Amino acid sequence: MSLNTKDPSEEASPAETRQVLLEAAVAVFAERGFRAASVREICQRAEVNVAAVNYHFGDKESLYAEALKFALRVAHAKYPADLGLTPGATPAARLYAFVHSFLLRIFDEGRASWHGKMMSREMIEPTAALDGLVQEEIRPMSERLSGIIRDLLGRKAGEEEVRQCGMSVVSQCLFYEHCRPVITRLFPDMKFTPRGLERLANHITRFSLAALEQLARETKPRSGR
Amino acid sequence: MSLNTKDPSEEASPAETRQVLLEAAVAVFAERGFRAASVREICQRAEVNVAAVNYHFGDKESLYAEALKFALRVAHAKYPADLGLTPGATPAARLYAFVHSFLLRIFDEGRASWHGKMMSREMIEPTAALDGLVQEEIRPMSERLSGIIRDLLGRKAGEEEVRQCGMSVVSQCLFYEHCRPVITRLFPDMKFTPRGLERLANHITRFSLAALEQLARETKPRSGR
DNA sequence: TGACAGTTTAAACAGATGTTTTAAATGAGT
DNA sequence: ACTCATTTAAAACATCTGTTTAAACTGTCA
Repeated sequence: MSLNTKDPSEEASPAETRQVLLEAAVAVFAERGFRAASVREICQRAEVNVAAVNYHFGDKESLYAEALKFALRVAHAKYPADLGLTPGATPAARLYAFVHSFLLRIFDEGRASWHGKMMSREMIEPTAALDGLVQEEIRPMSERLSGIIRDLLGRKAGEEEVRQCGMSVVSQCLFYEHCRPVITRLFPDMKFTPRGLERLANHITRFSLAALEQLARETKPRSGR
Repeated sequence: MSLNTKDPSEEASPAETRQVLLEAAVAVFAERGFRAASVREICQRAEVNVAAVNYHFGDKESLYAEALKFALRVAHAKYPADLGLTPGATPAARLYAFVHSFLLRIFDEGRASWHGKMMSREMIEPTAALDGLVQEEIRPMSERLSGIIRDLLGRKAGEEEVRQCGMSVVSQCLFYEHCRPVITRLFPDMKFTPRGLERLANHITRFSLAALEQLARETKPRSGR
């Protein structure tokens, strides 16, 4: 017989141990950060032996690197970059989609928010995995955003201005990730329901569009200084 | 004789041990974070015995709380809130001062940047000290910013809109603190010299003013949807 | 000089950490 | 039934953590 001697739901098949470990690792790393997360807690949550991490991944840092990639796949599977966009969408619509999907990812209550949490910890305490992430994930996202902003500012917009405006946009999204502990203490009545996130995405888009339109008006004609 | 038996510059007077320890603690906490900072490293840098922390402060967490307060005093001493503002300054000038002092504090290369670093870690891994800081530091700063924004949006502006716009402004400043590891990798040619910081403060202020003026125009008359 | 409170010191404590070791179990191929 | 590589398991490893202990030292006052 090729069946396990025990209940199959209790004892994972050999190839699955790695995957169970990976899922547990993402959860614990997102919750506690690389350093504070202990190999023992990860293994306990995955219901495997402590030595499993070193056997399957080599060491804690390699597990972390794989967990980061896995979390990225999960998040992008649920909230793809072109979240409900028709091919010929206006720049304004594309900006809204960018902001909204960003917020949805941050405030997702399941596995999709893990990647954002890991990334924000990566900012504070960068590991060796960050360089790869910048090239494979952040730079493409930056390029896409720059494209949207160039369309909104007009062809005359300088390289530096596009870049700075891009950072002004993402910063408004990331703020709610990075400063949540302060926000909840400062404005306890703020609720991040799907409706609330739409209002938030609306504000950020409106604020940014207003700025970009005004800036486009300022730079094209040489009227106001 | 009331002189020390050794070189006075080598052996600190009793009351100074506490202060030396505090300075070393701020530096190490800012560099490594509360958890990763070890009592032993702090004491080593302060050139005092390991037990000094527990003797003078009780435990590591109390030392951290005092270090946070000390770092705040240092930062505000160098970059006060009303950084070079004349009493009758326009709202736009006050906004620029707010943004500029924020950036100067973040990118200070000495002790003044310690507080910002500690705060950004506090966001990711809040300690018991955060509640006090929100009440004594962040809420007043939020109120001041809200005042500026109310002046710019006009009296008709709603509570929520003022609050959201405030967050849009601070987020742009904090971004350069929180995401520095990514920024330096993404745009290696970006320099944060005093001149560069002025350009940055200029952009953030211009971007925000443009948005706020447009929003004030939108909400007052019931013309555009 | 002697007593005393304040402070510093070296050593040890108990606990948690990532990793390694060594042995046992497992399952497929012959 | 035996072999063999793969995988799991419990225990031990060395190191680091914050904290405590008990003795030594300090300068001051009597």
